[in-house]
Amino acid sequence: MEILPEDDLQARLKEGRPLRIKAGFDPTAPDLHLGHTVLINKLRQFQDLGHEVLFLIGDFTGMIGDPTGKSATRPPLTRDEVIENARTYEQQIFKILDPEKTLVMFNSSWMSAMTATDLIQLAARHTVARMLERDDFSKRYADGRPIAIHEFLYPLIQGYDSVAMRADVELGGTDQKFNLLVGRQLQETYGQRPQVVITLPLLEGLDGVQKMSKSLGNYVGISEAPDEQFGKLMSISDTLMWRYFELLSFRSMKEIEELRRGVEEGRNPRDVKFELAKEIVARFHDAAAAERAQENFVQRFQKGALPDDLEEISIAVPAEGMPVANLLKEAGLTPSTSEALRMIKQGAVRMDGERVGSRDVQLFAGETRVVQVGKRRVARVVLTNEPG
RNA sequence: GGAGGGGUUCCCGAGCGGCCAAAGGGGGCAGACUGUAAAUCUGCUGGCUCAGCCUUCGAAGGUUCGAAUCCUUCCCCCUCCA
Repeated sequence: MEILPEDDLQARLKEGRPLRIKAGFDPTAPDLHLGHTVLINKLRQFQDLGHEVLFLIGDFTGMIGDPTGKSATRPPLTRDEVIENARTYEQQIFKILDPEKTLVMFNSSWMSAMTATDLIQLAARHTVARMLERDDFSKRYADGRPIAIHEFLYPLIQGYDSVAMRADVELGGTDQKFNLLVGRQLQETYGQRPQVVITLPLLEGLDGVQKMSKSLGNYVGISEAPDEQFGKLMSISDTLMWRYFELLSFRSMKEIEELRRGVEEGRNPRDVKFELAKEIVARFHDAAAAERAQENFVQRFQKGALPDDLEEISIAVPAEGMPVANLLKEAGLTPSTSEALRMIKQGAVRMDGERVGSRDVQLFAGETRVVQVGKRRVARVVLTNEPG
């Protein structure tokens, strides 16, 4: 964590008034994951000290769309979608934040009112050279990758948000540092006291390399089922586990240090990981759910038992039967029959515990089979007669 | 405005008339080993009614027995000059 400037934060905290703590969010991805919670937990700490959280949804930029790189085809969001997304946000953030001390704001409320003149005047307050200081821009520029003009406007708009919101403090990931600092500068030119900037480390995803994000699929969603969350957390590497402890656990540094020492002295890291997984599951569900998730995990992966709440899928099959590959696809266990055939060839498919060794297996209506693909995908498939 | 370079499968990147569903790497998935860890080894990695067929190499046309590869037009990106 980095605080700029640190003494100013101290000074403001001493003033004894509720500070206005800003944090901005993208209007598109309402599926919050553990990566977001690093920041949200910090916001919660401010609330606990009596401060006010200004939860900003960047709908203005979202409605313009972001025609950079691959997201070129992403269509701009409509008014209704933005409102819908905001609602989903609220459902999720209030698992952590105190609604009494949270103000949800939309930057369209002041940005839409801006005229072209206003915007150009805003743009006049910053220079290209300073824009290019941003790591992302300078790299892309050096590599000859495109940078659209409007991308320069995003930091300005984000900075202007701080002006409009009269933010005392703004929180963001380390990748946001540049934008947060632009906010300071703009506030100053608009005659405001520049906000204190706090950057928080980005949480690595389950792969341990790239940052946790929905699009990379390496995330643990805060609304996911207990077993899902538990399993995903157990799959992280031992090294990554400590990072998760530091950024996500509410345990004290001292406690974490003790756990670490325990492992060094020969305790199985897996058991420590259990503690982590339980803590997280309990936070978003409850302690009982966490216990159950651990039991299920042990049953399923250590003892090889099937989950007791096995998903049941019923598939209509024609009278002449259906080949396994098609069944796998129909049941959603593989994305395609080609993929299903590959899985069979690699020995990843089991029916009622028996490995399926050949693609030439036919299934008929009336059968019920427990079908597994790999270690994680399982379902009870009920075959029924095809209607008519 | 002028000159040049380029758009390839999830990503990077080879291919430059048939042997190309397209080298190699990354990522991912699966198998073995395990603690659903890491490391390692092996295999797979467009779709389908799967020894065959269908769709893919920026888009649309064209040449050819045959095109990712050649031609035309269009769209997009980059570099240098102005």
